[in-house]
Amino acid sequence: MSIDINKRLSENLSQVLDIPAEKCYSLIETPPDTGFGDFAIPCFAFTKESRKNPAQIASDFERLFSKKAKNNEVIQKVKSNGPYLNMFVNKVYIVREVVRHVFKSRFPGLHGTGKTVIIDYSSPNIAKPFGVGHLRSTVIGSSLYKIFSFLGYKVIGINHLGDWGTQFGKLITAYKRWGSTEQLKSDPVKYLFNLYVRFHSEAENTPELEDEARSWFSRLENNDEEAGRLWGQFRDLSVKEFKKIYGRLGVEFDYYTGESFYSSVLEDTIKSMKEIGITSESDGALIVPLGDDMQPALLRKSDDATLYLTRDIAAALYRHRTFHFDLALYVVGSPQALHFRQLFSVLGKMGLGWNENCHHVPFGHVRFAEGSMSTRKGNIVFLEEVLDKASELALSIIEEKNPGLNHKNEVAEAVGVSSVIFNSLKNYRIKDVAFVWDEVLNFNGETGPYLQYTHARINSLLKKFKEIHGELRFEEGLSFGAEGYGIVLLINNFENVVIHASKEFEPSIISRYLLDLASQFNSFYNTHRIITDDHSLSLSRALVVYGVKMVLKKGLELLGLKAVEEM
RNA sequence: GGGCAAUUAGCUCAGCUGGAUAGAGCGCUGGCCUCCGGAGCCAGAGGUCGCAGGUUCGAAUCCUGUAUUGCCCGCCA
Repeated sequence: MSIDINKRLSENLSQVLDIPAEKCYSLIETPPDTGFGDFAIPCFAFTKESRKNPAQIASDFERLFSKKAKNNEVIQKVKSNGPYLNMFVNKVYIVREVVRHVFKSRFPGLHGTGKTVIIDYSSPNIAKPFGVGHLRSTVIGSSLYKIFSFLGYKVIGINHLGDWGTQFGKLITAYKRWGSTEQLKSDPVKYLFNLYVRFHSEAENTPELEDEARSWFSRLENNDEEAGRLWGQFRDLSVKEFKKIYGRLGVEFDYYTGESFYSSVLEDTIKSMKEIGITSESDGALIVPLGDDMQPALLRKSDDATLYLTRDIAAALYRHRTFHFDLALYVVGSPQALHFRQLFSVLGKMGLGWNENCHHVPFGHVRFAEGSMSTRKGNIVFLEEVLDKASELALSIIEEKNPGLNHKNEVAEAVGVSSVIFNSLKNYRIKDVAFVWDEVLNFNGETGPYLQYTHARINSLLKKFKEIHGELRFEEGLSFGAEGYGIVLLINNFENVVIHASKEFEPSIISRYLLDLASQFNSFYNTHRIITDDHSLSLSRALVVYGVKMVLKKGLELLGLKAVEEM
């Protein structure tokens, strides 16, 4: 849905200056200051063949262009400035061409046609509350899901629940000792969480609890009836709670196949790895040695219990067999970087080849000013609480600024939740996030509500436009002006931005772009009237604004934010 | 001790993969609605891009070293 401006420029230049269009194309850049020009070509790259200094080349180009190219449709004039050849383009032409294109085309998204990508995200542990720490994996993964879908990929989202492992031995132990059915039913996740915390504090003085826990997990792995029943109960109650949160966040999954899903195939997986001959015994445990520069991968503990890694190997094999993916993304915190290097390395050692297509998508963890969060110590902020607070704050702001608004509660929820999501997607994902209430609940500046506000304002603006000037449509001969040029360049760049985000697995690239777009629009809006008595002028500006709205709406959607019509 | 990552304004961060005078937001100071939504806009103050070398026409960006911080380093996930 974009026009290739650089291509038009480079073809023009190549004809007039007799240089290869491809070379020109790759050199085109934007000057740091608009006073220099709209586009520029640094001439360093031409020094080798012409054996002249770049400033000389630039001024030769300028002279040649001025002599040969009269009345060029795109490039109005060129001017050399030291080693740079600066171009001044016909801005009205570009505004018109982009608007024409945006208005007539839809978002095609053919970039990833025929390719399948699976994304493993959110993946909370059962029986642990959904904290703000889980938010990042959830919203980053969900956004990547939407980004790849937009580009035409077939996407499969998997919630790899942490529903297996010795922690369930711990939970069963705690529940058997101190638990009650009534309390479990009333607030399952918080109750299980309290049991989990209590287990760890009591185990410090009573070490035999650990043995009891290991024994319960062993019974679970051996299909013990009681262990299985309790486990099933914990899992069902937790998943139900998680789905409530996912509903609020607008996050969905194709599969909830957690670690337990693979428990039945673990033996076969281990067996086939033994047959390939990459395993060995060490201190009673089964490992895969990975060379001198990496710790060996532990497949089975000395007590025969399997590990996280074992289950991830089984999961990877299953997923490739089932979905034949071209790309597999694991949206998991950066502390687990080694785990994934080991996983991919083991897959490589198995001779599978497709391990190259597996990527860990790491992100920084959430920290409080007081220190890092630990589930075991019970030091955690519940996501639900954060969403509630944000939603309440949004409602109070609506009461103050727009008390007549319809569906206040729904809008407040959309704005509050979006604010929290955006706060998590605004910056490069590898950065650690300091959790500061004032920042999460700030709706001014670089925030989700700012983007939503801009969208809502455009929406009402276009509504008003229709009342006065009728339906929006592209007409030849409209009086486009150069004032929309900056905005139009951004609009035209949207698809490239999304592609860039997909290559880097980085939603924040879109966040930054949208902030830039909204800011440019707001500035434009403050200096130019859109709706005037002049029909042609109004329509041409409204079409530019319409482009902003389309891109803003789609961009918000890709991040998982709701583009409300009014707020 | 080994490995991975980060380091840019008081705070939180961008900087288009090597280009011209390093940019935003928050906070602070001062302006802007007889006019399309002030959750907005404009302006000001605020910088030795952690430090030291190297690569070349040119480095916040690439390489090496170093400091600081965070995370990881077989029987948790």
